[in-house]
Amino acid sequence: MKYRAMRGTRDILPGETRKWQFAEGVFAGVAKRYGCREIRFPIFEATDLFERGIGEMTDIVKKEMYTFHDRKGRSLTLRPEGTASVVRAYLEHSLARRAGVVKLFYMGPMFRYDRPGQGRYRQFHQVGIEFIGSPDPQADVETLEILVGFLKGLGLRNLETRINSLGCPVCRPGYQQSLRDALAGITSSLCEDCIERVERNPLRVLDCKQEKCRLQFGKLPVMLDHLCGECDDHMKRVEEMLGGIRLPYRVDPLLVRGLDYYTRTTYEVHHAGLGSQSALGGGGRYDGLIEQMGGPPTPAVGFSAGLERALLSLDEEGASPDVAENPDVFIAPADETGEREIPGLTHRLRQRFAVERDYRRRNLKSQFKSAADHGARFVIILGEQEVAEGSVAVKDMESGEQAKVPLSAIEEWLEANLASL
RNA sequence: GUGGGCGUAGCUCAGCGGUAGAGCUCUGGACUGUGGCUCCAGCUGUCGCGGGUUCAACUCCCGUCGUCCACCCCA
Repeated sequence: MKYRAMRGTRDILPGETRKWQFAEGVFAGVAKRYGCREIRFPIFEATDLFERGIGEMTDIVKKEMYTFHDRKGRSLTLRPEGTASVVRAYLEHSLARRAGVVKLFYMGPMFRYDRPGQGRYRQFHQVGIEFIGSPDPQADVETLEILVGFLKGLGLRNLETRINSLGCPVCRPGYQQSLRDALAGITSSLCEDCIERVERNPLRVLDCKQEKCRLQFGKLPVMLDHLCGECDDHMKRVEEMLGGIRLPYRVDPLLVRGLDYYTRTTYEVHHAGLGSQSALGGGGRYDGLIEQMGGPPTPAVGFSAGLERALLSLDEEGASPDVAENPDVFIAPADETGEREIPGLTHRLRQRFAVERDYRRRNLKSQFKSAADHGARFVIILGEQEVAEGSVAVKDMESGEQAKVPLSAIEEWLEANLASL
């Protein structure tokens, strides 16, 4: 075989696409019940948009972007996430409403030049939500509700929600300094990556998964203890509301998300069945981003979730929905006379039913086998005898019973018998 | 990006210096107008790709690509 799908990309084959349609349908359904409207934006944007929007020192921008030059020499990048593009579109088309929030959802492929592994692809698919324009903690909670509602709607059970607060420009600098001070004392016992992080972005040290680093974290100051009055109040209200809607969660002071633009509330939802790639989705508040991207100061909150991992988790739990797409009827000619009637009858029945047939003029036995493989509910047998008396024989593949039905009444017969399921 | 495992039929895999195999699937038949069970017969391969060692390589060596696992990071 000469051609193969590129590393980190894959085909979603017909046997799988129904699951994807199901997942996207569940997401769109939940999002719409929360008043979100769909937005679709380009697959590629100016490289600069992502560099500014995501953050120069994030891993995504530093080493994971699919960047290329077009014929005019412009630097373009395949979108590695959705938020930057949504904000760009929001500003470009002045979507802001005088009062209230703009609530958007999106779904589609994203691209990151990562090393592929289970649940991680270079072209992967995300669904996401952005609430733009509200500083209210209720917005934070509603987005999290959508995320959890989506995953539960898929049928997932072993979910764990973690939340944290990253503070704001008022309280974070002070905390970062005290964190840096505390880290200075233990630098020698940290991993190489963390030593570098101490200077650049001390918060990210907390995100380290190395055992030797994690052991030290108990003694470090946490953001939650250094929140300013407003941030502290914000966090408390988020927790109150989560309690009010009985959404179980765990406060994780070490939860620091990878993107630079987050402020205050941050959250992730994990699945117990997945190994190292257990994060199904995550998000949080990004009150500074829109201003940073050239817009007016505008609070916002949102999340994104990975479809590959959600579907992987479903398989893990054995909870994948039954999404068979079986034909209602299989039409089998018994002889040459029947063969001649096939095009007309299938065309007629296909105006109302899913009809399958064989294209190889095989014997009846083989056609029945084929009908069973397709999972057809009924088989219509048509031969010289039936044509002569203007009827067809219809066999119910489940009960094995067979009936003779007038050709003129076949639609009504099928309608009645399919409905009786 | 780092370390390790694995690439043999459509699928799951065995083989291991000397003529490429099994099960499932598929096709046909037993059952000449009726599926699922059973039995019989048959089809299918550049042994991932490229070099090297050898009289001889699916087998050993090197490289490469792909894939999986762990780490990094994330979705």
